[in-house]
Amino acid sequence: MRAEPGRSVTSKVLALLDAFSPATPALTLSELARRTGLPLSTVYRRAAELVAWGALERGDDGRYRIGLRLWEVGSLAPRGLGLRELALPVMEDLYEVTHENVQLAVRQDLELVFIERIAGRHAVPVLTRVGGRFALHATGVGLVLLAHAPAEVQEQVLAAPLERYTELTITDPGRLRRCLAEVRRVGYAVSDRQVTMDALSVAAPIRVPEGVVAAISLVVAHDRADPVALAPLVQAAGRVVSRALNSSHQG
Amino acid sequence: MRAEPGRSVTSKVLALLDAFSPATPALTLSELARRTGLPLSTVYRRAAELVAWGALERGDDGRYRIGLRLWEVGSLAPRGLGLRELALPVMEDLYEVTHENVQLAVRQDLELVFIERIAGRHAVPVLTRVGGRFALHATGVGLVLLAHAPAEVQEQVLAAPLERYTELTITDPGRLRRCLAEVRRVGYAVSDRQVTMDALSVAAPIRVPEGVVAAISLVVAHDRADPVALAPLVQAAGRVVSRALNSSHQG
DNA sequence: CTCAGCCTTTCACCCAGTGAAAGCTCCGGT
DNA sequence: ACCGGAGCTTTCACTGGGTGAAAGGCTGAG
Repeated sequence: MRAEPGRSVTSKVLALLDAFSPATPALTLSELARRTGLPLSTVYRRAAELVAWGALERGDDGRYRIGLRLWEVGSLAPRGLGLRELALPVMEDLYEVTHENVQLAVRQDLELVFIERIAGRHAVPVLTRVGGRFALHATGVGLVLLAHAPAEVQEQVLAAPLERYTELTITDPGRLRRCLAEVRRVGYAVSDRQVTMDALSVAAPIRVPEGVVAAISLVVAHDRADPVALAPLVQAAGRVVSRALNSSHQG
Repeated sequence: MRAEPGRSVTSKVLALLDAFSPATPALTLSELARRTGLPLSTVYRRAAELVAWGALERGDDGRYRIGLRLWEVGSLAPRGLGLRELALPVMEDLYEVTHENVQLAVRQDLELVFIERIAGRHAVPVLTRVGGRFALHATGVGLVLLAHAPAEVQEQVLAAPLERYTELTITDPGRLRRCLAEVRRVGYAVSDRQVTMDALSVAAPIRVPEGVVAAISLVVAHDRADPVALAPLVQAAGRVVSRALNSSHQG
């Protein structure tokens, strides 16, 4: 048969990678075809090439999974492992002082991506996953990243419906706008039970000369927390990472 | 001009990703073209598509870098972050007991890839990088992974020249073969100054029913070390991770 | 000013990629 | 054993997405 007016080959390859998610890390050939909307034979050939390179791996069960080679390449992302390497020692210090959850995130488009997490054994359990995404308007890190994002990004987030996670989540654009102004003024953000009813987070920005590139936060049980006491700790950690970032950039 | 008999589009896309390495995490368009051997215009178009998707990012300096989107997808690799999530708590325990470097690695073809590392502040500095590769015949984790690799893999490694890192590196195939047998017999590996003259590592396997999928190790200063005393600790950690792996597989 | 280096766009050509369909393999049911 | 179904692999004639040389921009150095 003749080739229908189609998408570019590259977009098909990337669509295959897109099909994988934390909820579905292993897919059969037919599932891949269904998710991408591509013919089975096309998926078969593209997937075979990706397996040969190592971007995908094929298990004994015949399912495709993301391959280690892709993890290797992905680990070269400056905002991924690069940032993590600099921030991890600081995060460990923060953990030793508080024994609470410590998180590191960056903004990607209109969401945030968690880069690293130290999960305190005896701290409140967090549902986030390293490599996972989340909305910007609820978490502490999200509020910090949004407050220092370009005006255009802020407007886009404020224009869209703000998902409600708990009864305390800010869903009113006007209130969110005032909250962001306050975050910029005081230099840190507090998200009190705005994601789950048992947790509170305090977040501070990580800066380079061009602006805020990441945020670091403590997530604690809401009834055990004194945000005002924690804020200086988190801010100090943010400043230490900022300094490390700037010197690594220049040097 | 007419299209020359060329490589597949997918292979060109993957060649672009291959061009990036820890030593060269940021490349200009011309550098990419030089490294891949592809014409400038081809690289330009493929790179533009990758940027649009987020696999690459383009800095203010015009250079291309690995994008956060690729890091996100890569983080779904079961042998990458998946393994890491299970092993990290155990690695932290091992660190708390010893305050030495703790490493986690898997085998990829004829090399090993470091999945995670806890770098002890006051421990001997290690030169490895998370996401980095290394030969199988020198490090503790490498010896464990090689000792339990398929016979075919072992033969390929033994057939190739064994690179020498220090005067104690095993470069004789016969000696390496006997060393691997010993590793299998005792259930752990010791690499004494076989990578650098100041460090010694003790490594133990992480098993699933199908075989050994990863290795965990302690790296300590060689003059402060008692391998025989450390081995049970590392082996115990390996067993704990093995158990976690197996239960997560089934459940 | 010119030159050199690098990035971007154009354009006519054509081969890598396409997708329906046939073939294959492995199950589980009868 | 036989059949039917589900999923994977391969074939084949056709074609549009990809190609790369070359021209056009854009900087910054000399």
